[in-house]
Amino acid sequence: MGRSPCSKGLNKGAWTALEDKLLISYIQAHGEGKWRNLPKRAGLKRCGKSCRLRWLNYLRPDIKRGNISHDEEELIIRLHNLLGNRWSLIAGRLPGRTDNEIKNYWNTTLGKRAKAQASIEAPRSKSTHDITTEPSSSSQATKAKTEVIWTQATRCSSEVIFPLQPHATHDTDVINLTLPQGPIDQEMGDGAMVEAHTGTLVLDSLYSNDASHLLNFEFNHLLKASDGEFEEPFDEAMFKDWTADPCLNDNSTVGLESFAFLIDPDEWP
DNA sequence: AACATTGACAACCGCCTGAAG
DNA sequence: ACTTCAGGCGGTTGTCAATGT
Repeated sequence: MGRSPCSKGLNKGAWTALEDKLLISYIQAHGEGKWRNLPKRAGLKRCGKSCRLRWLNYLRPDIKRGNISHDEEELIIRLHNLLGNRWSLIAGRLPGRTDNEIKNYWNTTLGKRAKAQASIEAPRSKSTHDITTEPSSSSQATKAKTEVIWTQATRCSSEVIFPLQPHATHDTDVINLTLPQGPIDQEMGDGAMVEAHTGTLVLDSLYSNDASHLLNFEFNHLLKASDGEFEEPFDEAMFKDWTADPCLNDNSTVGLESFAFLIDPDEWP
């Protein structure tokens, strides 16, 4: 089963200007898709997969080339906090940027910076709010306290690990969450304010990541910790078209900051 | 000037998913 | 229900330019 490998007399390595030209003119004339037959039709000695990659990552006209701005960088960091190594999802929120570009940027720049930052803040990051995309290389003790949550995205090769009792050991946590049914206060200590700078984006991203399960999971823990009654407050529809929901638009009482703890663990209390 | 190291990024590889037959 | 295949994804490698010694 599977596809025939890209080999046998086909070109590999860097693309030449002529190959690029052939690919561009073919796609301009016939459109994208049918990658398997494309090389033969376009007169290229490449496998279809290679053509697709070259087009998507380099030749596409809407690709934004050049340095990644500070804003884009911040967005990548936040989205990575939320989504992990889901580069295509992250790229989908950065117009003109490709998943490959973002992945490379993370691996060469942001990832190292994040690691360095983490080692500096090691004692603080021992907080029970740790969220990580690293495969569980943690100790037995840590494993005993954590649970792996698999999101329902189309593909997931990363793990998001939540502490099983994130709040029980914290006596300084408060998360105020106003839901469609009315305000619910989880009073667990002193407050900690967080911000959601890009609320639209966040909610949109949460939907594409099927975040209702994630939020319900987190919410469940909050209520359990305070002997509250659990009723799943988040559903898919909330994120599908949040602007249409009177409970989730700008004029409502829902604070977008309520969601921020999911995208910026550094700001978690 | 010559060599070694590092950083950036293009490209490849293997695997997975979903659609079609 | 099962197989096949195209398309897509994330991880990894290869290459080359810039920088350091």
